[in-house]
Amino acid sequence: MGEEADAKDCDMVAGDSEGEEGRVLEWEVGLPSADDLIPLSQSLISPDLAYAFSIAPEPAHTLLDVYRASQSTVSSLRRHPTSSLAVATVKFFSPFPSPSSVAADDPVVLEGEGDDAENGTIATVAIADETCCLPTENFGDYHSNRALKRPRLVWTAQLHKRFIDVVAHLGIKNAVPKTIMQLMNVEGLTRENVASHLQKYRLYRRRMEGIPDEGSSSFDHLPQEPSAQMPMPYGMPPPPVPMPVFSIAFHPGHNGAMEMMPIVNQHQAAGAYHGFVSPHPNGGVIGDQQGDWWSAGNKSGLIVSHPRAIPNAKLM
DNA sequence: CAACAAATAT
DNA sequence: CATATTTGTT
Repeated sequence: MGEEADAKDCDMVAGDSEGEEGRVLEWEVGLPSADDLIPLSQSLISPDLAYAFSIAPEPAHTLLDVYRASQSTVSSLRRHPTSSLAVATVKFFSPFPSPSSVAADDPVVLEGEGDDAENGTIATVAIADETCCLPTENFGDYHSNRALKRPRLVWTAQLHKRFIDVVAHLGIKNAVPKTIMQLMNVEGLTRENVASHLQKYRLYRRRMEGIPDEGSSSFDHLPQEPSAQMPMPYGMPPPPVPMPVFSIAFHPGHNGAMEMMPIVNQHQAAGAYHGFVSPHPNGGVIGDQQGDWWSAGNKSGLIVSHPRAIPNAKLM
């Protein structure tokens, strides 16, 4: 009921179009692909190591850092207009709204406005939807302060993997939102986020039950009981350090503003794992496209987690 | 209050 | 569509 009337307008992208997104492909030649880069937000040392040596949590590099980096790049480009191309491109890079607000570290991938996959583009990260620009303040204290609406959480393959792992290790019985959230130990992840995801996950599994489906050879059975013997997925004592998350890449927008998008791995996973696909609802052998859970994140063994086989599977 | 499931909203 | 939020129940 309340409803703020936040304008949803403020669209920076108005009729503009194509132009191949304004990317300067020449600049990308020889550079490692986004997939090969270590996300800015990812610490170079393992959480354990950091913990062991009492290394500061290190806020991690995120939007602000990227912003600064892009700023210096832009300025140096301005100084050395090596080519008209560069100059032309620089115009594209208009600094964005308010860097200061971007600061902070947002651990998870957030979604702003789906630019849509049509373009082959990925979900854009939102820094704030508010007036399409950055929120004027906040981002730093989501947790502590109330009433600020956080951007939508995007369940990336990694996040999902983590979710699955935790749920698997907890056992169906103990896999409740709160616990899962705690064990996942992802900064910014709320109980609601998990609850919502869990609900969907359960629905997904229900549909799946009874349909072993030949194709899926994988494991997707969860132990019924808390695996007491099983080691915890992410560090027995929950490491104080948040899990490595995604990085964000800037993308010259259509009209000058920068768009940001999560760097994803692999070609497939455009942004998130994309989900709970139902098995053939009835007899319709529709081209089983399972762009779901495991398929999206599994393949690209990105971060952590060893695909440990989960013994024992007893559906309810 | 927390968990759940189902509906509903964005 | 994927998530979030609401609602009613346990």
